[in-house]
Amino acid sequence: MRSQSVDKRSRLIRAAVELTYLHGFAKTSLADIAKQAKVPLGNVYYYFKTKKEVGEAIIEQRLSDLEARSKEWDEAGAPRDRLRACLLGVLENKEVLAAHGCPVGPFCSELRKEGGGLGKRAGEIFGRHLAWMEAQFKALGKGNDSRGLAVHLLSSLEGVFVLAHTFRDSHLVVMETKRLNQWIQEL
Amino acid sequence: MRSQSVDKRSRLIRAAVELTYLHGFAKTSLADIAKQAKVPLGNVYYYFKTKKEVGEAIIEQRLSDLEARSKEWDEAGAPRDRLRACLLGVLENKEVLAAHGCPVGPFCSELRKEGGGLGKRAGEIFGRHLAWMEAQFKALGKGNDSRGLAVHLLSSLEGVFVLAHTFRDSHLVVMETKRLNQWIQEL
DNA sequence: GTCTATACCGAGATAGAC
DNA sequence: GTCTATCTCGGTATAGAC
Repeated sequence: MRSQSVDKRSRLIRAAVELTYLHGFAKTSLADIAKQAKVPLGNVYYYFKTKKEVGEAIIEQRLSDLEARSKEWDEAGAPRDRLRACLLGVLENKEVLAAHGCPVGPFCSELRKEGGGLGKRAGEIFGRHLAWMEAQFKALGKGNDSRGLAVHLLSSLEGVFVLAHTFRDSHLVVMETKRLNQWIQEL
Repeated sequence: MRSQSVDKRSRLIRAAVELTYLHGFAKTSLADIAKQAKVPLGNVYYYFKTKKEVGEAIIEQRLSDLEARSKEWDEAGAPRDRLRACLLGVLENKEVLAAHGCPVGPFCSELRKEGGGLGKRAGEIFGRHLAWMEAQFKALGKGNDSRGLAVHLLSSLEGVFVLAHTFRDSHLVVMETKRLNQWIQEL
């Protein structure tokens, strides 16, 4: 049945997204993913020809997640409120972020070092996020500098995720988002 | 002879630092390191009982590198000039940073996810860097907020390294360091 | 479409001659 | 101290029965 297949495939993707977030892409074996998804190892290869294809599926998943969230942020109203909604989302995830880091940053770093083209595709996730932020700054009348402002905002967030994860300290996320909120307010 | 041993050991560490920076710790095999250092694989285990010990040696190397550089920055004069010296160092490395990312951030992320205690030790590198920055902000009379300022500065840098690496775009490093320089000036 | 068994390879680590 | 040969395990991927 098709419904069965779709179900297994989505279970595999779900497991892959979770496990690679927790342990990294290289350290997550297809056997681990299969086990978590309750699919026999050999069957994985019916849905994904190679591990690289699993990686692509993870990226697609992250992209559609981001799209969904950015639509939610858009509903917050004015550009400043949208950006604040984004920061609020970060704050709500502070504990997970401190425990395991950003799901995107280390994933991109790892894939870039691996070579093989997956890294470039993964970068699309940041590309979209950056584009969304830039649009908000443009709407705030910061057309000249909108790119730089977006880079600064996303950099600050990605960086504090690295530090919070390194020290397992969610308070760093609180500190930095407060500062960024203030900064947005004063722009 | 001891001199031979020391020489081989340092060659191995040098190779380990380089290769793990380029390809990540997990993806760098002891065979790769041995080959680059021109030491037979079996002999590696005379100097390091396990790969984990190689990881520790890499961390020690990074720590002493940072110590050396922070002493150079200290010679720039007043606190603001010291911070600018640090940023200037970043700028001088922009091409390498865009090509391969930060040597510390992804390394810490990877080791944290691996578990096993190496990650915590690696975090010491950021700990020292943060402490140095904090000292500069204190000296600028920002005692209240010195921790938050240091976190913001290091986060911004680490984050832009992730973005610059992802997009292989050294210009992002230029943009962000300019902004941070300005920010320091206005504090 | 599904699953078991297995081929194959590269990794960390060890044995033991020199 | 040094180096070759090898063990062992875990990973990706495939073969082929059902």
